[in-house]
Amino acid sequence: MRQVPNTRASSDAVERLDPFAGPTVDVARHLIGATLERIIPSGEVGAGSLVSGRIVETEAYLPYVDPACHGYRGPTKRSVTIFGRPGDAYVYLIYGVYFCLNVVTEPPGIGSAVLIRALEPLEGIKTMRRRHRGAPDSRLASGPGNLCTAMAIDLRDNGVDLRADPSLHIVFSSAPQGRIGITSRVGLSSAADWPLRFYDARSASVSRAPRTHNSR
DNA sequence: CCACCGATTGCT
DNA sequence: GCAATCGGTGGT
Repeated sequence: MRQVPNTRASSDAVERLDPFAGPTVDVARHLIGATLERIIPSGEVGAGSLVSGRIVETEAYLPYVDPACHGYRGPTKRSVTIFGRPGDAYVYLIYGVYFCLNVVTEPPGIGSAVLIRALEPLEGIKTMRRRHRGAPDSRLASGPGNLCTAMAIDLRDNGVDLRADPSLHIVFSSAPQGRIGITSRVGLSSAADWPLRFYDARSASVSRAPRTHNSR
């Protein structure tokens, strides 16, 4: 766990007006405790059902300086949406098997985001169980791939406006949060020791981090 | 064109 | 510990 470059570009005042517009690290921290709400699309198991969860784990992927961020090398066919407006969804396919949901941060054209890594299920738990056969409730939406499976999030959601989309959106919490833990990010080979993973220290739904991470 | 690899997960 | 499975990336 080492120093992280300061990439702060916007003021606290702006952030208060628009929680998606703050510096990426602040958005990652403030997303802990927010609610992700989803209406399962037609054609999917549980179509039409409302599912929601409390966000309990996030990771920041910084502008300009972060080689692990998909925006680092400029826009590609996969990563164009990370250069969109703050609050847009950036969804990509990982390992050819799972999807990851990110929230775009910073002004348009910058290319940074926050990865949503885990939810504590709130509404639609039965639907999530159906979509996620055999998993214990604490693991239904634990891990970035798992939560996308539970909520039927895929490439069709890439670029949607998470502030306002009726089918997939985020509601920030005004309630005070409990203790927020900070560790290095999971699964990276570059910038592996930057302390950019945030999690609700009291939640049982936080993903199990690999042995190699720098907790404590 | 080809080889390699990844912000993961679940099964052996 | 490792396979699954796809597309981005960089080299031939």
